[in-house]
Amino acid sequence: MSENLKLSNQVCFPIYSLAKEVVGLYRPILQQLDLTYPQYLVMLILWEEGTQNVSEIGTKLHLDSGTLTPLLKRLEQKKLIERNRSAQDERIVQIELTVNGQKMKTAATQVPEQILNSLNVSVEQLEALKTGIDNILNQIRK
Amino acid sequence: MSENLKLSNQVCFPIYSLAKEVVGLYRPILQQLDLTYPQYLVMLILWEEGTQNVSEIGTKLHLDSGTLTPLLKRLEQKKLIERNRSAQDERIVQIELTVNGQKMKTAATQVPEQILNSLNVSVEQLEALKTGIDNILNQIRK
DNA sequence: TCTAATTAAGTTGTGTACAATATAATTGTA
DNA sequence: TACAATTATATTGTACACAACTTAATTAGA
Repeated sequence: MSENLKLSNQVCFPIYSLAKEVVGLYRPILQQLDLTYPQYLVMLILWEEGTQNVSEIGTKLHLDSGTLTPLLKRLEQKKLIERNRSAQDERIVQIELTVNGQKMKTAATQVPEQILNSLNVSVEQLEALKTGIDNILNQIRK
Repeated sequence: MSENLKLSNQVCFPIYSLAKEVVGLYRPILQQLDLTYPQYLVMLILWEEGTQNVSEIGTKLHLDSGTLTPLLKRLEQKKLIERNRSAQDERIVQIELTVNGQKMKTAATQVPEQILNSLNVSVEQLEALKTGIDNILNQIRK
């Protein structure tokens, strides 16, 4: 096999591995908030942008209802969000933070700091990585 | 929140997203071999390095027995591998390719090419990304 | 306006991931 | 040599992730 062809394995496996490592870095930190990483991503959106449809969250996180519906039900069970059918359009479920969910935002401000510490990489390196990843994501999604 | 702190979210989410996209690129290609991406990774190891313990595969892929045992049972059901307890040490399960599993190697040589095409990125960009990811992986795992 | 197409969310089934624990075999040591 | 620690794999339980399908509501077109 040519070196170029081997390259896809040599890039894709590290991508797959890195994602697992990164989620693993979040795990002990988010455990203090009783959140998983995907749950944290949903909370981030709600903290920053307020009430959202299920499909709006899905578009932003690239997750479908098969993943989101049970995840959102778990957040609801934890009393962090409420799920309400829209009165105008009964198909739509609005996801809204509870007071509890709002309060968690304060505690969660420490998360990025802790992640940045455990990543243990220079800001320059992170910036470069972000640029490289965004480029490829744009190519793939184009 | 300072720009530096936001950065961890702005890097970690793309890492998580890219991994899902990449696995998604493999999906239709590997579907022709009736393999998932993690199953393909196991087969790659067996094709390149021959018979392995479960724990050797686990070390190389960073997967534990909770993930590997059911995955390997599925490969066994597909008649691609055999799982045999070692005679010397009954704790150890040796994973060996069947003739069928060996044969699949030929068909699988096309996979990297197809992935490289669908990634649609220059080899230089891929090399750069690989370097960046490997650096961070080394930092995290150090 | 009636109905076909579309849309939003939910459900079902399969397959990772991983923590926590269990089981059985082997090793080390008093 | 007993027997406590260690090791290798398996099991159980929880939580994504996504394909395929279902259900119910809305919209669009004849």
